[in-house]
Amino acid sequence: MNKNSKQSITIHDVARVAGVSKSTVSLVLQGKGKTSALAKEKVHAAILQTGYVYNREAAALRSKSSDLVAIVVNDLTNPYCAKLAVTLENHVRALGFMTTLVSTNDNALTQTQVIAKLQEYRVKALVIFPAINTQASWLNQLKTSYTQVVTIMRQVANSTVPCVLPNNEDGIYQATQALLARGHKHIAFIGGDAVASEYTQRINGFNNALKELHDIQSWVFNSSANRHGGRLAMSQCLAQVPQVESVVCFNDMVAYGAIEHLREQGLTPGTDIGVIGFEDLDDSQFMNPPLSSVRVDVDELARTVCDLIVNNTQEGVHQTVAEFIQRQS
Amino acid sequence: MNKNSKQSITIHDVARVAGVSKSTVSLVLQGKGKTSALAKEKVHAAILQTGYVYNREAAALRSKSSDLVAIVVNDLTNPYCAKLAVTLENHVRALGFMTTLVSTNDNALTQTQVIAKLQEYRVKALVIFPAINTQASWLNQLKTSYTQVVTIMRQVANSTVPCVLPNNEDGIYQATQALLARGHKHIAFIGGDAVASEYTQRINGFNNALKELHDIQSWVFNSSANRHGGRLAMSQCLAQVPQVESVVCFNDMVAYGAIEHLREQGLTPGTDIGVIGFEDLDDSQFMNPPLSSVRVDVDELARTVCDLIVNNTQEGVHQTVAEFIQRQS
DNA sequence: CTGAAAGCGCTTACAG
DNA sequence: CTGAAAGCGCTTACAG
Repeated sequence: MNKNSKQSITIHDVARVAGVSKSTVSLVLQGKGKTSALAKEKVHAAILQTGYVYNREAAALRSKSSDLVAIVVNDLTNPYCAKLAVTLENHVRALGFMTTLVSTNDNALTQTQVIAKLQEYRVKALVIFPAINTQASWLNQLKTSYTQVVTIMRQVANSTVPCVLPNNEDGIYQATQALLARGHKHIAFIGGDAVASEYTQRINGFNNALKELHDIQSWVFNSSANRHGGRLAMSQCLAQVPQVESVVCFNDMVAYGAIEHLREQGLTPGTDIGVIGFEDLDDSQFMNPPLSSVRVDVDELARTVCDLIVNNTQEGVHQTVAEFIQRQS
Repeated sequence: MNKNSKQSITIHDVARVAGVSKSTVSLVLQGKGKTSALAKEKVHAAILQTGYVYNREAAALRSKSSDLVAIVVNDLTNPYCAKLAVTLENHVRALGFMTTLVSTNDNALTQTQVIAKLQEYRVKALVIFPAINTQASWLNQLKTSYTQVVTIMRQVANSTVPCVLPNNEDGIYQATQALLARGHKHIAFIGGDAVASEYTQRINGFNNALKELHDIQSWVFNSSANRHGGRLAMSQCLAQVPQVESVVCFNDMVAYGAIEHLREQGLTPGTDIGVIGFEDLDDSQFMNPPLSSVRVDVDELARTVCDLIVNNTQEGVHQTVAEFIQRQS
């Protein structure tokens, strides 16, 4: 009954049953070389008959190549990050690679440990949503061990590793302009951690839009980038800036929290106070009022990452489109 | 510059630099056998000097053992599922195993494909949150290929694979009783997909509590188990059962949607209509009013799974505690 | 297209 | 504690 007691079935067994050579079995399995249709058929029949399972460990060891792509992500607990991770997984899998997903809880130390471990498994490529405080020197040196390293969503300053991220600045710029077009003069940017590169980019977009007019007053309230943070930041904002007309939120989760707080205060989002999110989560269109947000297409992001992997691109910042979606908030 | 052009560094090189035998290096690396303190020191120094990286492929191939545990999850997009996956990852990693996380989009076919692929990587154990419509025969046969298979959260009928899940029935039973204690006579259960085993268990808990009294009227409104579903189910419920006094929700996301809908209708959750969730997500305590929910401890779940792996337990349904948390909703 | 042979980087007895 | 040897299951030229 114990599977460990039985000999494992190898290509040698398959070859014997199929009546061909080990080499032929190997070639058929890899779809390489010239093998006759008859040989292929016999091999496949023998595989079925014997219950043979390909051993990638052995194959990888011998050929010194691996088809494992690791997706290392900072916070699977964030819905956008989870969606991105799943989408990346599907795209990379469609490319014919095997994926392994690992989360680091946005902790640079965990990230270092996990990736050191991954190295022992001879991972081919590494797709990283870097944890806060990731060091460029550490990141750059990864290129020595992996044939391909790509960072996503967050830029690590001074890193030479290719990076794929949405045009944060332009997205928030569009969003802020839409608020200005409503005639708002008192606008706040709420939520998010100022240490993250995506924060800097978004706040830059915010400020750039404001600069184009002269009679605008603006405020910034930081908080953690989740719903609870949004709630806190919105409440601080209302307390300190009662005249605020609209808020640009760091992301949709922050916007959800902000909206909850507004509703609890008897205010109607979109009517009393404008609210704009970032990410355009699936839920956002179903909010009441439907949440205006900056759409970041995870499929486009995933496709761009796949292109880098396929083309073995070793550098560059690759921005994807961020599109403002005007809804009723 | 190309790392493929350089010879890889093996234990042979380490042995040479350290001035010991290959065997000794191997034993030191595994922390096995008796090696002198001096030998250990020399080996570690040599590893640092050479930049040696352990090759687990080769080790696993030779020793016919693997330390890879795959966590296969149906929907990473669900916050509770994501939290559970991350927690499991951390616990299993703490046990000294390497983890790989894979999501199946709740699709039984994807699940089958992914797990077949995993087999080629000689995964040691499989922790599965089964997709809807997972076949018991398929699941049972996995025991042949993996030393350990555990299902979590969802039971597959007629499966002999060990299963870890919260006491859904008891949790909802407690929640429903709390509503009855408020004197409510018109209660609905909203949200969730009736095909899932956890749905059946929760609705059973609901009905069991109601059965104990004679003057209660109840309704059930199904929907997808997310926020949008909660919104829809709540709106249907209000339309068809205006006299409803409280709702038991399939999970917290459904409760969030329900609460949003209530607020939009000018109703106050907890005051006008009671709302109870399930899962007790981190956000729930920060809602306004704080959401009453059934707490399911992901750490306990993860610990139970780890126990099964460590003890190589091959059967049984292992229930973890579900505790009703009374808050203001 | 086949078969024999070498070798990927390890582990594991075993004799010293 | 060491060293030589065999072998895990594959891939990869190479001669036929």
